[in-house]
Amino acid sequence: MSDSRYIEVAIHLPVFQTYTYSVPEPLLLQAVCGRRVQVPFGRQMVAGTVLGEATACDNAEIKPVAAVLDDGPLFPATMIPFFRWVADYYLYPLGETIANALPAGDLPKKSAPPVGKIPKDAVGDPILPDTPPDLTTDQEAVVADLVSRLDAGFCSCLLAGITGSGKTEVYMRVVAAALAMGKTALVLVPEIALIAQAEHRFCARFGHTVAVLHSGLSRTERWHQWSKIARGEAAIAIGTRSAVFAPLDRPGIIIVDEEHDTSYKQESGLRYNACDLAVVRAKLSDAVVVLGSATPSVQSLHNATTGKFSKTYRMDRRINRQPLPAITVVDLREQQARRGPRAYISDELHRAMAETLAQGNQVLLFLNRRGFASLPVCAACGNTIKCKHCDISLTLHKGANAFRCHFCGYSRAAARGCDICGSSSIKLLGLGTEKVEEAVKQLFPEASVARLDRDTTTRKGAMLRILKDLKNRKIDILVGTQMIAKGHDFPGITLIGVICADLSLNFPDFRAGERTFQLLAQVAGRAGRGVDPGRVILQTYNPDHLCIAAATRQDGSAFYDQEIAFRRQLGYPPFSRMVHLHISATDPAKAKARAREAGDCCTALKNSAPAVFGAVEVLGPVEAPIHKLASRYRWQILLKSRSAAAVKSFAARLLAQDGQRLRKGGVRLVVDVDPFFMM
DNA sequence: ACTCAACGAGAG
DNA sequence: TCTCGTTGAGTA
Repeated sequence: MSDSRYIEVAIHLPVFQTYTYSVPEPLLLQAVCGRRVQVPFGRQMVAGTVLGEATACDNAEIKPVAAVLDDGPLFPATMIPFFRWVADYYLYPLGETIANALPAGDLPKKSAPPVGKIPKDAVGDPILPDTPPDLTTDQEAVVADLVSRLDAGFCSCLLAGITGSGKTEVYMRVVAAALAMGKTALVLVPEIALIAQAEHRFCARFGHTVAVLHSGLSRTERWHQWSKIARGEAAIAIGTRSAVFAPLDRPGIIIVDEEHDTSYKQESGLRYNACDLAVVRAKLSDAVVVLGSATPSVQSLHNATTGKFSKTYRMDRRINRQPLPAITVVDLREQQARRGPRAYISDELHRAMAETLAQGNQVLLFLNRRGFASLPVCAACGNTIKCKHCDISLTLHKGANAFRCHFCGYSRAAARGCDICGSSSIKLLGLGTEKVEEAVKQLFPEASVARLDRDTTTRKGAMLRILKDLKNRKIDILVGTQMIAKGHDFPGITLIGVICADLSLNFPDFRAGERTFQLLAQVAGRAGRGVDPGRVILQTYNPDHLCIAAATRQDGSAFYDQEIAFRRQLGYPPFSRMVHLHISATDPAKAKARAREAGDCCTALKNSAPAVFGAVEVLGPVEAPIHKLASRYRWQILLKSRSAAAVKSFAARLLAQDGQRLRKGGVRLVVDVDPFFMM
């Protein structure tokens, strides 16, 4: 049995088939499931992953495996059905799916990972063991119920717990119970910044059985963490979305923290949603999956009400019994006559900041846009300073003294001035965190002001440094983007100012309202985590907008009720499934023509089998909202249907029949199953 | 991704 | 008629 002659290999190239290879005698023991092999493919040698044994096929000449690349399996055989599911669902080649999941590059041969050292955090401070706190009655009830489900097969649960209700402690107790049963645990966190916190707490509780996986690790470190899990030396994997592929053997519990967060959606290459995949992986592993959030996604709430989830837990009280902060709305339309900093720091906010600082407390100002000015306009000729490669205005970054494109990354010196007339007199319209920081420094010269956004946190450990300074009261006022909205616990903060609540409202997709509500509710939750109660001042141009009004009242169920009615009426998810097709080319005419062609293919396919595909709506082709991005002209087609199976097979058929033809001549066709951002 | 065969426009 | 560059199909 063990001396099988043939194996199935997924080639790490964009090919949809798998291939059969023979295994020469000396490699029989090594060429096994989960290891990578080098195989002849056409005239060249390529890498592939062994999926398992195969029977000889007689319609092709079978070549032998050339070499086995790994000393041990990179993932357990139990993950192969999961990889197959992912490849099939996202219409992505299996070999590339696996290659995407694995750490990049090759496993470094030398230098074993350090063992037994005192665990350190990202700025080098030691992590000390913790003592588990007593649970609240809310927490106790949830933990008891979840633990009772651990050995009872697949189970999906929603944990809707308000900010500060102690969800992380619940996770840790359930993980401890799973470990005690000999199972492993997977914990997903939306972004790297939150890993530091989660890692800290899990390491303090569980020590060296914790492994972390995220893109901030060096290639070597990533491989170390990966193989620590693959070898069974770590039973807990904590990570960002790609960690949903962590090579854990028997996950008993899978946790998705802040499950509503859009960063679980991968927006390039294999466009998966780690939250959805966590549920799939749990199902294929007979595990319990917990989706936790203070502001659950509309999709999850819908799943909870329709019984698609096994159980919903609510934790409506904060651990410290503090009430949620009171929210005051300021109508920015009434501020429009004002000039300078006071145009976006209203009297109410200014006064509240002064009071808070006088009390010795801290202030958080939230604006979901980085840079100084997002709309630089030439004062001489009226030209908007735009990106060379995109149809988007550049953002002035004063710190870097450069204009930058937030979409393609293009950057040019600000000193060069207008690119049409050369004038150096540029009007700096549009607001960003840098401008707010500058204004606040002017208005409160005595206060210590810091900024937390992607620009101030690029260096390793910079983020944690700022957060620690905040905790140690070295910062009085912190200005930040959505980075500050997520998960952090700042006991000294009693005032939150939302500079402009409307920025995420105008995105061209149906989830804009949902994201705005969640962001505002999350930001508001940062206040009053300590002894003193908190308050929030929310500035907006749309005080009457339903989702802003609901966020103001902190009324999640009102938001959900109106949003779900809106989605039902318009047939949006969760009442339909969508597949988004992107067509792009560097030549605008070519992009347009090919988009037309793709649209015709869709219509033809629909008409070819009206019984099956009649229920699939084909919307478009239309120009993408950002028509030019990174020098490519973009078009899109949206496939939509109440039947998930219908859209899915429609897209699969379209790709099989017309994919190659539509992709020729430098035209890109990208398929996004369950799209999030349709820009 | 790479490679080979097929096809089509320009030089002899 | 020959050659170079581009395009499309196939890789076990």
